[in-house]
Amino acid sequence: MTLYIDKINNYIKALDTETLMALEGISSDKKYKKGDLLLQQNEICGKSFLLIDGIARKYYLNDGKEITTELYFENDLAVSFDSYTLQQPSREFIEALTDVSVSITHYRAFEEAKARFPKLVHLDLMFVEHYGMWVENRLFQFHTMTATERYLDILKKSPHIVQTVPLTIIASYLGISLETLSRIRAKI
Amino acid sequence: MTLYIDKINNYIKALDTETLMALEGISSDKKYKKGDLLLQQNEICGKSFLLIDGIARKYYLNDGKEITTELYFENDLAVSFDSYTLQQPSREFIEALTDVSVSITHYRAFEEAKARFPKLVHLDLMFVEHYGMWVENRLFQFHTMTATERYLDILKKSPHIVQTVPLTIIASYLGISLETLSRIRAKI
DNA sequence: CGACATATTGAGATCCATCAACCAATGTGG
DNA sequence: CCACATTGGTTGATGGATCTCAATATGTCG
Repeated sequence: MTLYIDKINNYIKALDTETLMALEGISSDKKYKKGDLLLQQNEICGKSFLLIDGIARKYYLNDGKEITTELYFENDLAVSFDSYTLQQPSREFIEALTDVSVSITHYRAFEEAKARFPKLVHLDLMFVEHYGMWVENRLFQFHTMTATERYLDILKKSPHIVQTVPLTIIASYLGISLETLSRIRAKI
Repeated sequence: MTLYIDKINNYIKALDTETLMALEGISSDKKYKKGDLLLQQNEICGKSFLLIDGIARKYYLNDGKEITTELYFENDLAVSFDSYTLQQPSREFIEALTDVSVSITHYRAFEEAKARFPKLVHLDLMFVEHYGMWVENRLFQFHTMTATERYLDILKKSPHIVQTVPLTIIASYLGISLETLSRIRAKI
């Protein structure tokens, strides 16, 4: 999976100058403070956010509780996938967990660029394929692993999460209560 | 979500004749008997299967148990997503639950067609977007709903599943034991 | 320091898995 | 056409995993 990220990066590097220029031309940098919302619920996700620095998360409300669906670090691409794809109101929020700086690309601008530079369609495809495999893997974990196994998996593959993100958020990301996560940690 | 299927179908219908011919030229029909495997574990998923008729499923083995990950009906596209995308050995099997007839497209042929007809890249993107949203929604269900709620959701949105697929398979698709599913059904 | 967010711990309830016994429908070889 | 195996489903008893509610730390920041 990490390999696929490399493949995407290599693809970008190998783009012709014109296409690269087009990409750069439609991106702009912006900074957010800790706690800021990059995307509100019910807002249409009309931008993608490439994290340059900081930590962010995506979450939604279920029975008044925040359920974290994704955590973003440096070089991750933050969007509400279905809202972005269908250009429909988002169920999800995107929130800065620390001060963050991002590179923003507008949906419209990217669509127009894709129409003019076909290689960007292929790039888009690669992004979506990568996300699809990531979600599939996460579903796999919920389908077959216990809470403890899921936590250990994070500890092993993404220790930076445990070091930087509050347990309350990690618990909701794992689909368990804060108390259960606390007990899992006490036991290992 | 059903709307997106319509959008994809409309996109296909609106393709120019040349592109459409190319698509047809790389597809061929085939029939399988109930119980046949369309894809074996460890095999590289080098084909996509468009179900014309019958029922199939995708599953993998976990601790010797079969975990069903997707059910396919008429007009569904069956592939092991990560195996197809990365052209790596598949964890999953694809099995015919009834006699099925499918339209097969080879990965290589589709890649070559995409290179010659850019509109097919966009079509591929739409397929993957659709699958991504489908998986995201399924993950959402595992993340927040109880077994009973997940079953009721299937009953409501996909009653044909309950009418045609053995409970053993539905249970593994829901991520619960056959006994629990049986009890859920007895209670409602 | 005081206040608010974050984390731990305990007790009881609930959901779900497992193991085991049983039942019904279907199909197959003799 | 019968006897028996196989597949698919139900039901009961028990235990483990996890939730919820509540009380109690432990920060951390103005």
